[in-house]
Amino acid sequence: MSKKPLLICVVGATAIGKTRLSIALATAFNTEIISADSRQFYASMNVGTAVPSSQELAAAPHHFIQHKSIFDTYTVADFEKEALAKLQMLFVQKDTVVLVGGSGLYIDAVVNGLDHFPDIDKQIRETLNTQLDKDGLLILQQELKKVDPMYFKTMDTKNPRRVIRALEIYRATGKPYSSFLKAKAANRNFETLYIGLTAERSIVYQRINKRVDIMLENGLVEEAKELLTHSNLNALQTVGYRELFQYFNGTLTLEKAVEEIKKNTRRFAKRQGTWFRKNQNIHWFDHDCDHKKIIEFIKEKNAL
RNA sequence: GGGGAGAUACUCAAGCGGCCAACGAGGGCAGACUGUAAAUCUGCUGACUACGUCUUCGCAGGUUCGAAUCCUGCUCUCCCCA
Repeated sequence: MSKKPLLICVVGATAIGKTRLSIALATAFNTEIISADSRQFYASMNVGTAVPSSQELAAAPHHFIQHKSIFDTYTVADFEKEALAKLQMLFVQKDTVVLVGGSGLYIDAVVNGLDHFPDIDKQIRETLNTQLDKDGLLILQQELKKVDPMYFKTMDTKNPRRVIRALEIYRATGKPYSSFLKAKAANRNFETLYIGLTAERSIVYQRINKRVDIMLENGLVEEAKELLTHSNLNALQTVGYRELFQYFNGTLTLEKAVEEIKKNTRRFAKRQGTWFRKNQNIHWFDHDCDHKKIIEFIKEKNAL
């Protein structure tokens, strides 16, 4: 019998200590790390995304860290494909790989897979966005209701992003969005073990506040200033940058912008919590629990 | 000392006799989310033995069938003149 290789997924809210744990795990299992962080993909966003430091990067091989430019369009599907390919390569040599990240959807994509959708001409989405601005959501909802009543019934019809996505699929293919939904998990040739890090809310918030202060000391304001001309790019729709852009535009004082960063990071952490909480497979550990304990746990689990 | 304005739920802020447990915003909390996901969206937010009951709109009285809304006094805050 040939045992399937193991993918250890380290998840949890922002600033909880995932990076540190993932390095400890990579070291213990003599392996490499795949990052599933939707903002650490982008180069030139260094301090605001809390990418691993050069020492941390040196401590274990990392993948998908700053491998894209902020000008690139990089979707979950792209990531799924690339991460899977990378995993296959790594699993030739390694029987274990670590996947870390706070972007729940991206982790799900690697572990369970996304349904396949055709590529859509960007123009279609732009048209839809213009229509949304001009005519309002209702018109789009009505169109979707007509062309894809099935999806319309179950989806969040008040969320313009979802409505537009479904419509762009329909307009591009002539087939309803729901017809692409297979709703079954992909078959992967590896086992998955989820390790989650948690802490009391107040501790998470403390860590967030402290991290933001450190980012400021490390030059977040300067970094954001350099990116100001690109503030409309998707990559820059990111906590820590958006608020500072408002400061540069004069809508916020620096002090207020910093408060906003902290607040929005807290909210982000909350959303991460909601996302991961519904995953019953996660084994939760306290954020300051001894890494050795987690390593032991994984070894035991994997031996079964 | 004289004149004026105001005190509303965690905060700001509407309401100015019944449709008010009280618009709205912020904040907080909870949730959704298959190619924008650190994005986007939704719900709740006086208390409870909850499709009903109870206690709220500075404090104490009063008018009224009925008050956050009117009257009186008190306390506090702000502004102007001295």
